[in-house]
Amino acid sequence: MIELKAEQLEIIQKMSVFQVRAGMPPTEARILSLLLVSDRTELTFDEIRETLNTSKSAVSTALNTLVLRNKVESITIPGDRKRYFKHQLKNWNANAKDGLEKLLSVNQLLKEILAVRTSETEDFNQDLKNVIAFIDFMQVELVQVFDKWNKQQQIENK
Amino acid sequence: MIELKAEQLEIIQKMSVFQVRAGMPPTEARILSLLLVSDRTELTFDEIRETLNTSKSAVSTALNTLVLRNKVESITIPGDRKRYFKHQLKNWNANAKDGLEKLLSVNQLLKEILAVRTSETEDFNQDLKNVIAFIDFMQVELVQVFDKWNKQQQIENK
DNA sequence: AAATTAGTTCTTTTAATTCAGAACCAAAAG
DNA sequence: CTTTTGGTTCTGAATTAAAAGAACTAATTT
Repeated sequence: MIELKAEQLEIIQKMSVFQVRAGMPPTEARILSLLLVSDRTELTFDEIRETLNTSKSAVSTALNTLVLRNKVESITIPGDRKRYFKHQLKNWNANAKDGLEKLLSVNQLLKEILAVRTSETEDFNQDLKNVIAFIDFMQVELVQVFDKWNKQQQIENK
Repeated sequence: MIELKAEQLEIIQKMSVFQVRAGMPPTEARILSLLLVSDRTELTFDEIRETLNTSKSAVSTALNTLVLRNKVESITIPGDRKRYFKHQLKNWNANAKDGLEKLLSVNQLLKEILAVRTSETEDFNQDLKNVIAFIDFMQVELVQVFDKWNKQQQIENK
């Protein structure tokens, strides 16, 4: 059982609310938040369960999907049967990119809609074309922004 | 009751699934999708209800939240008691910006976390600093991307 | 090999969303 | 002023999602 200061508990609370609003299931959100604030960065299954006061089954399924989604990594230490779980901060960047690309993929559907629309509604169709152009534009620009960041990082790490 | 071709129905279906996955309630998603594909772009409450074969209450609450969220606009024609509902394509851009900014606002919390973290975990803290720097970077870049788009639009519309 | 550990998987319970149906209300028409 | 139209609001009811609990499994100690 991990001892947490009031501050840390508060942040877990706020951070979880934020992530739940963004569509993440509560237990997953609380695990991720715990892994961000706890003094030890690698926690065992049982430490997580005890600290969050949650059932084994809930922790097990949440951890498994978090690992699957590359949000958490599971580490095994030789000679220690327990697995340790750690926040995959390093993947934040890539996860963000994936998330954004999923959002932008709506453009495929919008293009289908445009193809099917009556030509009678000129103004509306023009607005739709604009949205499509905007999303296409964002797609290109975002790739560039990510590239720029990666290059900048390579230089700094030299 | 709006007549829809098989194609249109199919797209409503696909588009709704997409939006529901992104967290939108089914009725809202189907209304938005209908307003995107239907030949007439301004539909009455009852046309929507009949076409989607849904209850008045569901349509009423869904439309009201869609209007509140600036996804749909409600138009009144003088001498006609009905309200007409239209997809707010024009706001797509602004809604996207708001959505992204909300996502990036997680950085506030990450900074709080960094402030509270033990200094023992150097590597982890460095990774966290990196994420924060990345989000700060994205914030600046995205503003520029939006500006670039807006300028480009102004030029085209001259 | 018995018992414990570290978790998984299946079933049930609980809680939250979503929708429908009916009652209701305000504006307009007859 | 009564009726109709165009919705809204207020219960439930049904569905869905999340969590708990218990039974299970595969290693590991003892």
